[in-house]
Parts: sequence; structure tokens; C-alpha cells
Amino acid sequence: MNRTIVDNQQDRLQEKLQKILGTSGRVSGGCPTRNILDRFSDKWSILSIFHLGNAGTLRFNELKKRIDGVSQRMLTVTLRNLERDGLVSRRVYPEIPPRVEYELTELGYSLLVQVIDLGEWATDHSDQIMNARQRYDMREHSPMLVN
Amino acid sequence: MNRTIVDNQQDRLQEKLQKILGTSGRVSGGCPTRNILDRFSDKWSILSIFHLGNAGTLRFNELKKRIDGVSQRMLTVTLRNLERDGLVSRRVYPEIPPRVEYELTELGYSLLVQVIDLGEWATDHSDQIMNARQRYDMREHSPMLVN
DNA sequence: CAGCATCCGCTAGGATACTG
DNA sequence: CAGTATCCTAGCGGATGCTG
Repeated sequence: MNRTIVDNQQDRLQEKLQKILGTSGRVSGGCPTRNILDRFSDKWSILSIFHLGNAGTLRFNELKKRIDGVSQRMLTVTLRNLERDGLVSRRVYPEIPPRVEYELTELGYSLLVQVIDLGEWATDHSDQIMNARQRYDMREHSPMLVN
Repeated sequence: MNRTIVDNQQDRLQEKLQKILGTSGRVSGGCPTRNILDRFSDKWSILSIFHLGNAGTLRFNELKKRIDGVSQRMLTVTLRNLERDGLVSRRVYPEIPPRVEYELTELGYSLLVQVIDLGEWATDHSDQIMNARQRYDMREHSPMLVN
């Protein structure tokens, strides 16, 4: 194994981590990184971005049909938050019955590229993770985690 | 703008999205992608991975000091889940006082690479997002979102 | 030091009913 | 069709106290 190449990759990672975590090496509560990341730790944001990225433009109920299990309420809340953050555009057509079309903005697309890689990683490694979970659960562990 | 290059990039994205979302174009509840992604939608997992990736090896309280605001309980729960998924290794030294060291596994590092890019994106675009939020909040919106 | 155990508030998020 | 409005609950996650 070529140590130099590995070390270079390591250095690149460290560099990026410094940038993310800040010079203090801590990510405080008011920190922008934390703030943004928290936005995507809800149940439906990432999924919405995937589907909008895949379909291009979708009406409300079209999107709802594609995201299995999402309630009307939560899809509305999710889309409003994404719109607020400038990641999704919402176009209302004043017709009867009403038509509303959602689409990723340019900023939304730039995020899509990142989360796609994360999604791909999840797909590629899901077997490994499931196996690890099974192996872990085989052994005894403290009661706290049984629940 | 070169349409061909753009189109090629588009095709790559579409390809990956198909892979993630599955042939049906839907991500059902039992889907592995959903399952994995849900694991990182908690408050502290990503942050723990960042800090472990940055420091290499950390004891429990060292890590706790670096993650601002995390409670002892939640750090324990988070680390156990990461250990269960095979992303973090936990080594206990039978000393008094006890010493426990946490470190990313190889699998954990492969994930780190992905989330670093996401973190970098968040850092780079936080201003844009904050501005979008302010602009959105300036205008009137439905009462539902005022809360 | 590195944790469990317990209590407990808050809120994300589901179910349902109603509307422009 | 695309939402609101309201009600309600599971469980995330904080505070505190105790242990090997």
C-alpha cells in the first residue's frame, strides 16, 4: 500500500474537517454547520430532494404518492421548510382545481449532488450495516439498549 | 454553456437516483436506504463521526467536551448505535478509573468521506440559506408556519 | 471515568375533519 | 387538488442521581 497517497487523502480529510468544525475544533449550538445539518435530520427532507431531483417537477400529490408513508401534513411542512431555505421553488397556478408545482432550485441541485453520494453509500453498504447489527444483537448487551 | 457536459452530469445523477430510489421509483418503509438514512437523522451521529474522524481516537469525555451541548445520556446512546452499525469501535481498558476509547472503523471512515462533503456544502452555503430564510420570513405567510 | 436508571417535558409527526 | 386547523401520542432527548 502506498503510504504517501493514503497520507495525502488523510490530509485532505483533515483539512475539510477543520473547515467544518472550525478552528476551535468545536461546533457550538449557534454554529451554521449545526444549524443547516439539523434541517436535514428530519424524516422527509432528504427523500423529497431525491424525488424532486429525479422527477424534475412534481405536483403536490404526485410527490406524495412517491414518498411512501408521508402524511399530507408533514409533506406540506417539509416543502415549506425547503422553500424557506431556498432549496425548492413553489409555483402556484391560480386554476380550479388548484395546481402547485415544486422543483429544486439551483441551490437545491447543488445539495442534491451531495446527498446523492450519501444515498449511494447507504445503498452500497446497507448489507454490511444490517449484518453488523445482527452480530451486535446476538451478543449480550446492557439492558438500556434492549429497548 | 456546454449542453453536452451538463447533460452527461444530469445522466449520472439520474442513474444514481434510480439506484437509490429503486426501480419502482419509490422508497418504501422497509427499504434499506430509508433505514440507513434514518439512523443519521438523529441529533448527534454525524457530529460524532466528524469529531472521531478528526481526532482519530477519543475517550468518552474527550468526545463529550468537543460536542457542544450533548448530554451524557445521548452521547452514550449515539455511540452505542454507531457501534451496533459497525461504524465505530469501542475498546474498554479494564483499569481503575476505567478508560474507554472510541474510533471510526473502516466502514465508519468510508461514511466519513461522504458526510464530510455534506458538511462542507453546509459550511459553504450557510450564508445563502440564512439569507433565503430572512427573505422568506419578511413576506407574509400562512399562520401554520409562524410557529 | 464512564457509564446506567429514572423521571419527565417537549415536539416531531400521525389521524382526522374541514375549506377555497 | 392542495392545502389548513385541531387533536393527540410515541419517543427523542434533557436533568438529575447513583455505581463499579
